Amino acid sequence: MAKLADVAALAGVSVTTVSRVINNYGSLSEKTKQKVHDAMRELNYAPNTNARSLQGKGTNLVGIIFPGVANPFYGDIVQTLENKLFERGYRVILCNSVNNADKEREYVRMLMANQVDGIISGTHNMTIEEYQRISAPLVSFDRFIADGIPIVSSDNFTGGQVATQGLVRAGAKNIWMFSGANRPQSPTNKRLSGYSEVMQESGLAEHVLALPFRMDADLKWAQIKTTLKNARPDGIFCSDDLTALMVLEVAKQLKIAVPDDLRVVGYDGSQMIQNYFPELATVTQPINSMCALMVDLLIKQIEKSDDKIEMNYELPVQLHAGRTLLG
Amino acid sequence: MAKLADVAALAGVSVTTVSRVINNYGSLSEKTKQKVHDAMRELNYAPNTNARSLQGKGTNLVGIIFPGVANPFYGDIVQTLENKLFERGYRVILCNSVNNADKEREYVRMLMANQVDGIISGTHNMTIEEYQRISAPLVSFDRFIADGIPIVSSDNFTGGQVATQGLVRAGAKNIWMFSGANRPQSPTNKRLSGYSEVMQESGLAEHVLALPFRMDADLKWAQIKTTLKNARPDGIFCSDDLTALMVLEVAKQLKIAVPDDLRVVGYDGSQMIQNYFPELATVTQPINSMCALMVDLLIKQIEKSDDKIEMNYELPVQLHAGRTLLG
DNA sequence: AAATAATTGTCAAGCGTTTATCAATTTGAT
DNA sequence: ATCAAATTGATAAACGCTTGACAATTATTT
Repeated sequence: MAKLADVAALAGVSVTTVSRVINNYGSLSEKTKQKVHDAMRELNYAPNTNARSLQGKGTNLVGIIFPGVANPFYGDIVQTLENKLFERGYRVILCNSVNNADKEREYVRMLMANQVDGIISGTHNMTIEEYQRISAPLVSFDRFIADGIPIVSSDNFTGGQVATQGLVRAGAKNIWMFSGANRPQSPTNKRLSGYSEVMQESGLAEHVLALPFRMDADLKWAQIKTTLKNARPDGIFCSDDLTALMVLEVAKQLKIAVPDDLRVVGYDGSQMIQNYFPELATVTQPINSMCALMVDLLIKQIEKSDDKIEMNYELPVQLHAGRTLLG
Repeated sequence: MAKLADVAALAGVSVTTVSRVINNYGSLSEKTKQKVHDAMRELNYAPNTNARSLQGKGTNLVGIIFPGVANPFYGDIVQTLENKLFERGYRVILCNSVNNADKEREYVRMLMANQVDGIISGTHNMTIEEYQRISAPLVSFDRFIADGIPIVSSDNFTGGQVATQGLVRAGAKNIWMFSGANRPQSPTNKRLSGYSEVMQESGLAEHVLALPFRMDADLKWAQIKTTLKNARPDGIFCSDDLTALMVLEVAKQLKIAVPDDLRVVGYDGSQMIQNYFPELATVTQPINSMCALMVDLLIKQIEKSDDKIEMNYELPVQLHAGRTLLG
């Protein structure tokens, strides 16, 4: 790679001058600016980020920690975050935590060692103290991480409500919730609360089947099958779309008619689901807005903006009433 | 962040000594090694990667350029690559090229500026000359990029053959291929060749509908619908699984019975599809092996191993004969 | 106790860039 | 032509770490 001195030599100016045009300080004539820019272009020069970082300039790197990008919902989020960060001049170091605390710890260490300017985290496997010790700006997706770290999420409680209300209004009585793992700070808990509230108001009995995020797919399939066969629910609210799709598949296998005998509502509404399964009723999270907000909050912190930052943003959800709910 | 000098102070040794234990050279007693390690742990120290990189040590960073991670197939690949690289001590800078040449160019610049140790690329939007000018080790997924750059792919031609053969054997006569964009170096071309060959051998007429990767989903839906209605195919080979799923959805809407009146075979076989749509017949690519190989080839180059590297690896595919093909 | 080997320290240069300081040169205005 | 202002250059220190050279200190052996 070409270095500063090479550019200076080619442009016939001093390194100081080149540095001045790059960092835009001191006084410079248009002519030399032009010469330097030409030289940079000709050499395809880009300043060594590592050297700049040593000088106290930022790295323009942001770490993104999510359970895993193979899941289309997280994939959608990560891609959207990456796009928005790219537009604002930041690059992304990808961390697939797989919900593994040690791996996450190692990631955070590494991100610090690489002097990232900030971190966006969609997991929460470490202790609060560990998060607090992180010096870089931080934004959390969907979960409480530690005091002072802003959280961006969709309105999970309302989401749980509208999904359940949809099922109730459609006439379902034996309504189950297939929830993710009910770990303490998990967003599914609020969805569950929304479900519970509506069920109680409607005088219906609650039934919950917990299907942890990382559960083996075959086991998950088996549990769903058993539940459909034995409990014969006529409405199911799944806390994510993939589970909802699996329910539909199992129902098809069992020849249970959807939506006549069983109505299904999912949660997430990633682009892929909307594109390829428009018939699936689901609670769509505003992925684009959430990502824009996360990026915004992070950059505000990085650039030490004076704008006041709230600690909790709950963005509104929408019920997409597909065929699996209303036919 | 703690720095070298802090560790040295805490351990009560010189910075040279600390550097010696980190980089493992010179002679050291067990006792001081221990002291230093303790101090590093206590301070949660990690050497500043940027400073090390300036010294000529690698960054342990690898750039991964793929069209976008919201697509579950690429998501699966990126996640698998990331996992394997993590195991080998490398971290990932994520680049969603969105098949945009300018963006890809900018990414490459940035990756060079960040001194990445290597790049794995699943796109090919720049010119051959531009790729050749990249000094970092490179591995390509599924496409020819430039001479001297190893390619890892699945056996696309055979994949096209077995999918088509499956449809022929199942008794389909009016067999269509729904292909991705037929850009020059695209992997779908070989799948198409495999399709063509089998169709010709079987004395059947070929029909191809091109549905570019980035086509708007509604438009894609419309085109599929029109084709199903007008041409009434009884067998469709889709060059990716998502398209196959959309075909199934459209067929359902049109009340076309699968597999009785229409048999469908996809391509890719990502984990998500296998888990959530086991009934979809598809040609599964060996994602895990491909990723392992890519990582291996990249690291061999980075570490200047003497092992000879081939330029073209075509890994075997498997026909997963799900219900949409055989019932 | 002396000789040798092993361990640790001190010092300095260097990686590519930034930035401050001061000096030199060019430009523009009168 | 003169003077101030604008532009450019030369130099050096700093960022955190690595590494070589060499000196100083310990430990081990005889």
